[in-house]
Amino acid sequence: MATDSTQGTKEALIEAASSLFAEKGFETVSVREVTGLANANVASVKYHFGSRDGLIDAVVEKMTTPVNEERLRRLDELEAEGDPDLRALLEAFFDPLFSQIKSSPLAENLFVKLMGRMVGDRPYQFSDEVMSQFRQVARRYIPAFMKARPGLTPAEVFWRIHFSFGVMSNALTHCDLLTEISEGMVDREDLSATMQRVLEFCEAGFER
Amino acid sequence: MATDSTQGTKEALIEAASSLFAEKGFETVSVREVTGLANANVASVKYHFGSRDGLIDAVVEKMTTPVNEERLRRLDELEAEGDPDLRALLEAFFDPLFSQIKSSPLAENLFVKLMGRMVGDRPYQFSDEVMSQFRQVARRYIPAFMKARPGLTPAEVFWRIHFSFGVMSNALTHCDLLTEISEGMVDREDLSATMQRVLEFCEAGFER
DNA sequence: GCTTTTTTCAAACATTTGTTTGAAAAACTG
DNA sequence: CAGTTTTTCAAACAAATGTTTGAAAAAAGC
Repeated sequence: MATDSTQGTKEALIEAASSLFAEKGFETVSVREVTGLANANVASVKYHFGSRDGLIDAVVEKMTTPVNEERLRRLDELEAEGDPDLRALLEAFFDPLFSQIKSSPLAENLFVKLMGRMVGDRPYQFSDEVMSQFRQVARRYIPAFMKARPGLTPAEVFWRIHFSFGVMSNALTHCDLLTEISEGMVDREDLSATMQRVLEFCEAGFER
Repeated sequence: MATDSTQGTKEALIEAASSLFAEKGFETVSVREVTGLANANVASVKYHFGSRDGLIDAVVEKMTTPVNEERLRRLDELEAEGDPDLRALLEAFFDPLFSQIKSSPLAENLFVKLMGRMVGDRPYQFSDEVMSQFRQVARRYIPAFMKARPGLTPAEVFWRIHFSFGVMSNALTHCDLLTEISEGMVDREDLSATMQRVLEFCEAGFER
């Protein structure tokens, strides 16, 4: 399916790249695959993004920026009403992934995989811009988590958020592997049902 | 550091490949990098493993086989003494990763990353042999977990093991990212301490 | 010893990779 | 409209990729 050309080439490249990265990971997709799917010229990547790595950064930032912004916004709302509890914090932190997934033009299962890859795929390194976003989110959320779970040190909170990222990443990216190993006992389910499972598991992990 | 040549070429290739895969992921490492580090000829990969993918499979199997065997052995031991509880099951399932890490000639931090990559990296697909190992382990562990947590359905057990894999993978592979985002508040710690954290988090997640 | 099998090796193969070029086309500006 | 900038494009570039070749070297068998 070639991408529609009513949008500009730049956007078409990002969209094509997103779906290819989701399917095959950041390292395996060639510039020519992307431009082919986007009906664009090979040189357009250099023109619009400077390089292949620039394209990757653009895709990732387009994804993470609104997610991290919504995280901060939702934490603001929560704290305006007093000290949020653990579950509310976890939802404020992870739901934005869900909203972003639903607002994408990409097929849901593709977007879900892309999201998981951004957490798990290496050796891709986040750009300075994205790293700074994450640090900013951490600086706001860590104290909030500490208030909700007074026994925990900052390091312990970091570890548990890190663990929760792993849960989320694995849940989103490798659902098919689970189906295969369980020999059909677990099949793909509603995305919000999966998120529900993830949140419950992580909440319990935070409860100590 | 070129690999010692007292061992055979085949083993040298596996060892070199292991450390390179650990550092850079399965997709990014070229055959020439591997043979270069192993002081072997480019063609040796085709000769010993048939192809580059064959080498990947060999590395992965060399890692997963003893782990999955130890998983089954430890479950046997546990069940010989009655119905194991949740914590014992989790340890029987995850400790083998730890023993394998410690028995490797590779530097510990490299091996840890390789282990994490095997869980998280895509588009690498496990070989039939390895998939069958995992299915076998699942067939033994799922009922055991269900006995330890009588309220859970098989699907729920699968999901939580899947989540626990995510925790483990993220904990092992992306420790440096955590350090960076926490701005130094979390630094690399003893491996067994990390495993302890992981187990506690997952145990809580299973407790509902 | 000689023969056979296994293993290594330098060299080359055909593709594919990201990037670059320079001119043509399109869009915008006044 | 002419002049300028922005964007596209086919073609080519150099470098790197996995794989293959066929002969030399090493090891094993007898």
